[in-house]
Amino acid sequence: MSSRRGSDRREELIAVATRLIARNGSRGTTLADIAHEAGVSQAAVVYHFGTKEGLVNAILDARDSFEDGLIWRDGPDPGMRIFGIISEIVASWADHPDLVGLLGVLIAENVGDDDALRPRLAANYRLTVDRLATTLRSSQKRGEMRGDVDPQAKAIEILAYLSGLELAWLVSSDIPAAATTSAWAAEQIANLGSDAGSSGTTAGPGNSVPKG
Amino acid sequence: MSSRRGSDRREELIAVATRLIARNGSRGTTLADIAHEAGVSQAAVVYHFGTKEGLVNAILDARDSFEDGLIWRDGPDPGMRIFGIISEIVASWADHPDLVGLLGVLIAENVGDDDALRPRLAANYRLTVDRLATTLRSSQKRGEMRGDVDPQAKAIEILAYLSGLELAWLVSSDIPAAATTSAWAAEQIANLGSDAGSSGTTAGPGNSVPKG
DNA sequence: AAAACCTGACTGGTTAGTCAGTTAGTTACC
DNA sequence: GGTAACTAACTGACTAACCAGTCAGGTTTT
Repeated sequence: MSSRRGSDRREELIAVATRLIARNGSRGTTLADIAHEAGVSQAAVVYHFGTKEGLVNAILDARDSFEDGLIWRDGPDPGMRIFGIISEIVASWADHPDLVGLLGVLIAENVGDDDALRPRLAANYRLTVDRLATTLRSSQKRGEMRGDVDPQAKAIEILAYLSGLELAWLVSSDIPAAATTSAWAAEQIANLGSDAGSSGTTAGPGNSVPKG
Repeated sequence: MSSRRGSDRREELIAVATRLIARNGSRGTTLADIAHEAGVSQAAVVYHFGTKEGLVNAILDARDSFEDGLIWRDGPDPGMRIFGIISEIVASWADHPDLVGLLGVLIAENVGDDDALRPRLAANYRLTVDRLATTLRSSQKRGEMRGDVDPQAKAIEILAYLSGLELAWLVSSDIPAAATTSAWAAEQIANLGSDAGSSGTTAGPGNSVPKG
């Protein structure tokens, strides 16, 4: 069993650890750092998560559900609106700049074959690509999107752009991420729209992109 | 002074360290790992590079000149051919899969404010964005590329795609990186070419019209 | 012989995880 | 409504392992 106080503390530790690890990486963040920032002893961190790896997994659990709630908030098949959603997500980075790049940092740190986190991160990546490809395929079937585009390749491209932008945000968070992404999204919609290529795109009622 | 034997050893150490660090990160790779792989003592590594940071800087020096030779091999202003060049670079990843992602890994590991490598990595990123933006701007002036595209935003987008694809390669190197990139490049050329349909949906109000 | 190259042994600092014991809160029972 | 038994939460002190860098001396190259 866990008390109210216990689960509160747990959540706080996850929040603190997420922030620190997103900045300094898992290897660059010590349990003592996290404990100090949260105002508890280092042993308390171990008490709650067993091992450091347990803590990282808890962080990933929290992030997975959070990010899922953002990108798939309109259900598993937003169609072409996915570009608008992505655009809004990037625009919201400014609200929690410390958390941006967490996944990229963890991936970069855990690519070694022997690393315990690798399978989880790889599965997570594949799942997101599959979901993206699926909604793109549906868009094609509904006639919203051109049929001569490979959905899987496009899904890989979208995810590459997003994670690459996170990396860029890490090196210099003053880049115009929101504006760049809003232009990118508009361009994608214009080019992928089923009537694109001829005389321009008549944007449907869901194709609008928020301005960065 | 340095002898033939000395500089050979130095180069070998850089090669070994590059491979190991691209996989396991700087913090995840010990001097002993590198020394063992190269068949020397750990103290020999310190002898050649002074400190671990010195070694990482030597690695970055080597990578900088190597990558520069690839992407800017046709001079500083390849124009729209930049997309073909990038496509070829990604296709060549299969030849040296262990080295892909080195820069991304180092960036992800060194985002902390206190980190000594951060300024160098940030400067490197900015330089590449500037170079890309410059050649895109030149393309616009020459009339090869549409005038209603922000060169800097496009440069950021291109670099984000590339580094994001490297990250994806890290988690699963069996993704169709080359095919995805060649499709991406073709799409970019088709959409950015000055004769591409420029009416319809684009970001921002008031599309500027290219001269001539 | 001088200089460059390299080693084995060592050191000081760091860090994840252990452990014995303390405190706070909750339930059970009279 | 008081207290005894129990459990979750937490601490301070410790340890074993690890790792970058030092050093005194040996070997190879020029």
